[in-house]
Amino acid sequence: MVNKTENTEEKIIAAARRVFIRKGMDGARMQEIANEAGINKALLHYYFRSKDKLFDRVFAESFMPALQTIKLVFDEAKDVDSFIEGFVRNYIALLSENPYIPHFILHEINRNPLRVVGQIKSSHFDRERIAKMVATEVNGKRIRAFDPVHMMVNLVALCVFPFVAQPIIQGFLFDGSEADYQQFIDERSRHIVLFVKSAIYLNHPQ
Amino acid sequence: MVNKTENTEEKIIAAARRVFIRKGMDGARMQEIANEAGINKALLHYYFRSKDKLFDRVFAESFMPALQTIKLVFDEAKDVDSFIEGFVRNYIALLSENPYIPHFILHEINRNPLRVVGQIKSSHFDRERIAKMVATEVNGKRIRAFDPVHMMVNLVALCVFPFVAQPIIQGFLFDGSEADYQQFIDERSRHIVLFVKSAIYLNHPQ
DNA sequence: GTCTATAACCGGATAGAC
DNA sequence: GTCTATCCGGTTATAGAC
Repeated sequence: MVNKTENTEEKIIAAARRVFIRKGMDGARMQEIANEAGINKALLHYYFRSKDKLFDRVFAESFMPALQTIKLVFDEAKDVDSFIEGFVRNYIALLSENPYIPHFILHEINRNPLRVVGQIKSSHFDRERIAKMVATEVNGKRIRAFDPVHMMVNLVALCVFPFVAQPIIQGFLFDGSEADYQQFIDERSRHIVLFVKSAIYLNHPQ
Repeated sequence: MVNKTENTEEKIIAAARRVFIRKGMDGARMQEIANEAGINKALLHYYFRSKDKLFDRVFAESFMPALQTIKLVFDEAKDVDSFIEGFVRNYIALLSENPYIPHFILHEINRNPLRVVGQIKSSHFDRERIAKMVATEVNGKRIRAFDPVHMMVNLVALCVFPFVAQPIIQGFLFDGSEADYQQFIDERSRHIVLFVKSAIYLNHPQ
């Protein structure tokens, strides 16, 4: 029964995804994944020969969509202004729906840098387009003369960090209040856009 | 021989620190720590009954100094300007010397949030002082009306992210060049200070 | 305090019935 | 495809000699 297969496979992936994200590759247990999927260990190995292969599959399925979302913004931005706005809004929206992905990916980046960098490279980001857009507007005296690499890192940092540091922000800055943290996240993309634009635009309104 | 004891204990902690930082709690092996310390496994257990206890000790000794460095800036800042400058310069300097600490701590924060939040709380940061400083300067129309929580998160994000994302920044943005990455880090604190000040100060020079 | 040897356990992987 | 039972390697932890 093909249908049954797909259901089980999807159930496994979904369970594995939750467990790997919670515990990381090393901390995750096949038994825990099996329990969470409502099946037994042997079946995991029937579908995905080994823990490594299962992890690879889960990682790719978590990472690729995130990469594609960002790539779209890179490819479609027309000027610095729309790039910042598009990048921040799309990225924060993506992370709000998958709040644990950033830590999962960052952890894997440090565990296995080459694989992750390879996957990024193979998706052919056009960094030059952004750099040229920035250069044009710097020449036109519309924005300060910032290094585009620093700007990219700033943008990603401002978006990603609130999610990887969620336990501290909620636990310490908001004394454990989930509602306060949620409101903070809801304000976040508006805040970042304003913050970054204020930083780079000469003669920024307000 | 008390002296010998201290030496061995320190050798173990130093070795454990390196291994735990490289591999994380789950990925680390007592054998690897023993090898790196130049002793055998049994001695690890003689000094620190279990892997868990050894990890706790290593974590505390990595985390506390970082926390204290930051606390000093909080306690001594006189105005927003000196706070930003002090925070960024001290934090980046600290991280440059311990580039793997951020990922180590972030991972532990997600693995065991309560413990880490507890340690932060017990070090009695005076968040209110900073919030008041900001409020004063907002009222005096010197800076934009930003939420101090967002500003704090921004500062930490801009400082920490370049270190946790080192493999991507170096591997992708700098095509693997260690020298380029190092130069990027060297520019970083100057860049952040300028970036943040440009964002918040009304009538910022340059 | 430090070692070697080994116990005790755990977890990934496989065999084989259904 | 799915299950139960089991194997086997690796890892933490301990026993006991020196």
